[in-house]
Amino acid sequence: MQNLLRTYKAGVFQALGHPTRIAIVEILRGGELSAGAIGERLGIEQANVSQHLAILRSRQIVAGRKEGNQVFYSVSNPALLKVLDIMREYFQKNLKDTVQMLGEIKAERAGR
Amino acid sequence: MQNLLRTYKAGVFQALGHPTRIAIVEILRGGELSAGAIGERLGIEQANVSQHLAILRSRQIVAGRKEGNQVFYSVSNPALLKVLDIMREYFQKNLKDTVQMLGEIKAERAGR
DNA sequence: TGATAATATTCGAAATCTCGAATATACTGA
DNA sequence: TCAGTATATTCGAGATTTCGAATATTATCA
Repeated sequence: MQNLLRTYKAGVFQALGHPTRIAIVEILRGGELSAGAIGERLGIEQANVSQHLAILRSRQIVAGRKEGNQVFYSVSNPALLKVLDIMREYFQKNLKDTVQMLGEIKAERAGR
Repeated sequence: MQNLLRTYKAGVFQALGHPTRIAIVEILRGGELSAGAIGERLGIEQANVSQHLAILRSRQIVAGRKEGNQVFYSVSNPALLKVLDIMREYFQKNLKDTVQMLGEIKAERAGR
């Protein structure tokens, strides 16, 4: 079914559709890191890191290698890093609009 | 802020994180289409198409060109199509797991 | 075995997303 | 101007996501 495949694709994008998970993938570009180290770098709750890692794992975006007490995570498919690179181009091309949008987001938040 | 930029990036991915919106972008690869034509091809409600288009527009994934009565949409940044191409590689590489996951999704849905 | 450390899972409340129905807006042509 | 068509927006209910707190699991080491 065309639809199921799209659901799968959407699932991958959706998994990347959270700032913390973007941060995790970006951090892992530099090489594998333990779950604890990831949480430490991002300054978020242990449980929360685990939850986000679970989502990335379930979409096979990230893989965990158990070593003794801890689990080391890495990006499981290099193609994804290529995607992020191209996205960088994309973001730069849209930079003007981006800055404007960031301003709007900030204003919107301030107004709450 | 690193964080705001990531929020922006995540927003783009999140916008792509829905099967209908993936479908819209894929359909638009073939060239611009009116909102009505998109809805017709996908077989979804008019209001719903408009809502999804609004989301894609707000993330600048898609742009609308008004012509008389109707609005013609197209993918606004070619880099995004490159991303989708690489994603295709990605999906093919993960095909085995993909098939399994599709099965799981199907089973999960059937069980509701 | 018991204590500690690292990670994962479960739970519940708040926030966000999604859909169709209803309504609004904008353009065209009689 | 009025009727009709195309698209957008608003609203509310139901589904999903997100977070921290609490708890569970697994491995290590004394």
